[in-house]
Amino acid sequence: MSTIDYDNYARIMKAIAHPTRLKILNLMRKECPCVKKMESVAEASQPNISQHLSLLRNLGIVEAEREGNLHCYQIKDQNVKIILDTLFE
Amino acid sequence: MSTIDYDNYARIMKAIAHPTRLKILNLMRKECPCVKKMESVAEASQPNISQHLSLLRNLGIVEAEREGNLHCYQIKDQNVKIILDTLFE
DNA sequence: AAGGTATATTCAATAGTTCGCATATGTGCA
DNA sequence: TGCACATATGCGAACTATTGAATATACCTT
Repeated sequence: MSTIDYDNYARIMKAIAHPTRLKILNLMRKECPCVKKMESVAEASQPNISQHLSLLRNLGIVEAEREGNLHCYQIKDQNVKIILDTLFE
Repeated sequence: MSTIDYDNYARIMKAIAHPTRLKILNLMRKECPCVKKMESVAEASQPNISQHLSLLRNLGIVEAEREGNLHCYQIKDQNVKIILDTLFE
């Protein structure tokens, strides 16, 4: 039926296709982590984590929710959630 | 249990994450196309298709089978097949 | 052997990604 | 207000990916 938007799929897949981003996304499957938490789990620097989050936010893959001084991140894109479940279940 | 090999997952996902490669991989889900066929479906040049196939072959994602003068490609990596099914079903 | 068809490889130019470092912004609390 | 903590942004250098053009290889047929 509908023609597939390969460019868009590729953009999403590319956003997922990075070890650090996979780590923090997998973490978001189980909880709603703040940036500090991701830093320690993914063993990357704060600016680096923030850069990856910025990329994911700009594509609408994740979204942040404030809890006081913390930014708690969660997966927003349901297709991404399904792909990650397939990958990590 | 097992620690997840994020680097390896990222490598696989990155290989998939390209519009032309997604197109030819989706084609391979349905048939066992030769390079000519991929050229016309993906609207890319022969060398370009071959380059993408080389990348996918080197990662063990696809494999070719000769049929006379043609190289018929199919998806070899079952995890990739599942991810593509999830993506395109 | 020669020519044709199918596919692969190499190289170089360009474009895009990643990351460290420095710095900026925003919020809560004394 | 001022400090501390949490997070974001900007920039540049190093690295990686993508592609076109040219060329190479391999098989089939005559």
